[in-house]
Amino acid sequence: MDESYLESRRRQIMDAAITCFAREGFHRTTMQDIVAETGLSAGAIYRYFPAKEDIVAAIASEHHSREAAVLAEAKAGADVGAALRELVQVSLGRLTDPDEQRWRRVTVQVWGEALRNDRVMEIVRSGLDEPIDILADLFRRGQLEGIVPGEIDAEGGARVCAAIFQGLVLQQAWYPELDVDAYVDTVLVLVDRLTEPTKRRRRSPAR
Amino acid sequence: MDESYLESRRRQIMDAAITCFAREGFHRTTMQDIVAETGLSAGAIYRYFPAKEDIVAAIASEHHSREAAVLAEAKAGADVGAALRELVQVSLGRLTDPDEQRWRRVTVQVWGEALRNDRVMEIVRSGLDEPIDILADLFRRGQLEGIVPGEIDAEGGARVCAAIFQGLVLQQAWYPELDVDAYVDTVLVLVDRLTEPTKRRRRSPAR
Amino acid sequence: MDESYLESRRRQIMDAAITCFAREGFHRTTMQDIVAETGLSAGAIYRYFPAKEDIVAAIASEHHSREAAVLAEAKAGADVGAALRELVQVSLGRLTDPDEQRWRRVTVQVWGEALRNDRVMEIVRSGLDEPIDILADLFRRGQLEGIVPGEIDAEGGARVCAAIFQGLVLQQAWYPELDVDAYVDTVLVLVDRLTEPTKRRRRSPAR
Amino acid sequence: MDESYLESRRRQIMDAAITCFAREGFHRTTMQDIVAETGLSAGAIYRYFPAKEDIVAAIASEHHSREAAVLAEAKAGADVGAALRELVQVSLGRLTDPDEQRWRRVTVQVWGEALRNDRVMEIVRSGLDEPIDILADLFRRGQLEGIVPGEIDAEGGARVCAAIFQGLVLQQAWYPELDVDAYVDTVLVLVDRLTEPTKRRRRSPAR
DNA sequence: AATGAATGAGCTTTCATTCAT
DNA sequence: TATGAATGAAAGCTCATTCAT
Repeated sequence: MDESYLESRRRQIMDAAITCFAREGFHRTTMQDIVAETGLSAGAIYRYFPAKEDIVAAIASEHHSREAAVLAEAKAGADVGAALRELVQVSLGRLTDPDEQRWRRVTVQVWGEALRNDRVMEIVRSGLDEPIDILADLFRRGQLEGIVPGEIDAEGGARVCAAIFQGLVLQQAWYPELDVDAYVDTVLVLVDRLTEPTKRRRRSPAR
Repeated sequence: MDESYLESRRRQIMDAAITCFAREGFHRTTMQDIVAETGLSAGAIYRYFPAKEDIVAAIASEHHSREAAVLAEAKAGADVGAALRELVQVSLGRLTDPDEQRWRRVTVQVWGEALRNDRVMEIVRSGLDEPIDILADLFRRGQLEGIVPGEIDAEGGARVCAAIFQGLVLQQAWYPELDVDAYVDTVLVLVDRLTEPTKRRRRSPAR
Repeated sequence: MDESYLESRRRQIMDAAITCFAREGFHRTTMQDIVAETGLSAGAIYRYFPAKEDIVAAIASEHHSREAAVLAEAKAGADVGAALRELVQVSLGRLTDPDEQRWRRVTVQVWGEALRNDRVMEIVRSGLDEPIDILADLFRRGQLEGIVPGEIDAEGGARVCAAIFQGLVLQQAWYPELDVDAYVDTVLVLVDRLTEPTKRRRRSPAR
Repeated sequence: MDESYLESRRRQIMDAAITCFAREGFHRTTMQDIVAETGLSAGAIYRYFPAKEDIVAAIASEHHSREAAVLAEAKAGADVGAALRELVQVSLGRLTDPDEQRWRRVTVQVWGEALRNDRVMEIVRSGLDEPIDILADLFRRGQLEGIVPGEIDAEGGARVCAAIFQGLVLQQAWYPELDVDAYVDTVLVLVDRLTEPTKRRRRSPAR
């Protein structure tokens, strides 16, 4: 029973729970559902998670970590416009993966759950604060470089970017067959328009 | 007991339910909570709504109607750029009203509920389809007039607009003290950038 | 509002209740069902019957009265065999009437209800005691006249007769299409066999 | 937890339920009553029966099985008259047992419940059809052997026999102190009268 | 006298959690 | 350590009855 064994049990439970939550929602998923999905016993699950809510929190937290990782990658880009474009393509593009559908459904639930669950709220907030900071820095850098209009509030801009991501997650959860590419293309046009220098220029051949 | 009396009872119950749902979420709100909040009896509530879920659906539906009304107003604007700006100011600006906070919290819950409740899903979808159509038309009109870049997919653009609204609702639900004005200003800059004619722009003195 | 008016309201309510009880049973019939069936208001019904249980009791009592009336008619017959045969034909034959189906279904319910409701039990018992007494007298008379075997216990015989009636009501309630004539014919053969005098004789051309 | 353990829990619940149902009737018995009678918890009962109605159905079904078993034993008798007499003594004689009183009260309830509950109706019907078939066969055999009058409809006769049983159950439920022996003796006289050969009868020294 | 909206105790059922084995 | 039967508080909902109008 070394640590990796414990960890793999946690994984097993979390995976089963994600499947259940995506299928039925947090509140309609019973511990028995998770028990059935894992193939473990009720007692076993309580050995790894002290309460149902802890499974929710663990999943929310994991989602946050993954998002942060995606962001961190894009952060480094030297050119602000290029960095934004890469962010768009990586963050939004990931949503084209049909395997992520379960994830999207759970994410939307987490967003609602945050309003009633302080632990989840904290996770959701810190999962948003970090990207906002990164994006705001990017905007500020862009403004220093004269690429981004100075009249934009950096944090406001960052929040709009986050919204563009969040809204896509929502809409995709509701319409799994949504045309993500058309969405991404539009966002790229916006980025171009926003980051173009003083002179009129032709859109770069994005994507 | 005339009809307006019955209608006012429905209102009373829905208002109480909104308060409860905003406070505790759909699933953690018990019928007893709503009973206590209304001051009516359990039986009285069931005279107006056959089940708890019907209260949820009624509220979701009402939210949808309000949104649609806001959209319909802005729709008529002669100039595409002006229409978009008005839409932004009316739709987003409304969220500055602190009284709407309860509403925002419930909306986020409705979004999650849609994934598990077909009736709510239908309401949410039709509440999104209509704005998307209106916005896509606006984009198409803008493209004909040469104001909006032809390379944008009209529906994709519409969905980005919706996302900008949805994301703000989410973020405001999580951060009630969020600076909505900074957000709106950024969006207006985006609109300007997007809808400016071929010649060098001067930002309109909006807001 | 003279007495006949009050009486006709009671009738109306009882008829509606019988319809409901036959359809759904006592316990699954709500006062609202009866309200809907009568077309009266809830308050109006409570003006005529102080409680739901009183409607049940009134119906049970009425059934009892009708049975007693049937019995009383047959009672007078001069010849014991003829009297028994007439009883069989009148009591059982009545059950061929399809209009009585509602009645049969309610009767079976009353029988069960008696076990839990002292008032109904009293009604059921007195509704059985009277026929038993009449039949037992008939048997005793038959025994004195040498027509009925002396070895038969008069009350026991009376109870068997009652059972033959009760069983038919039950079976008809379960199988509305039951062949009552075949049943009645068999009972008539039994009566013949039981009441035939010392010498062997041919069955009378009954029915 | 082996199977016999689970089975004994089911028994325990059914026994408690029979006690409650005999005491208060199906509809007036609450799950809490059964909980109290078993000494188990509410949850435990729902592990063995998915709903209250399933307990009713299980009990009805068990009653049916017991009846069928009694019938099956008597079926084989070589001599038709003897078979009928044995049936009478076994089926009716069993009702002398005071321990069966609970059972009788529940049976009467099941009879009423059948009218409103399809599952129970099916159980009741199949519990009657089988005995009817067996008895009708017996009558037919008796007719071939010249012992039973040919003018009797076999199924009609069978139904009268069933009625004689059902009526006794009813009457005993209403009058626990009923003289069953007098009843049985009368039925035996009837059987004798019905099955006697062409020649003058002498009552057999039954019982 | 009649109405029907309101009452609220009480129903069946669920399910997160525990703990004897 | 693992099991899964048992727990029991609490949920959503019903319905006989009342009473202000």
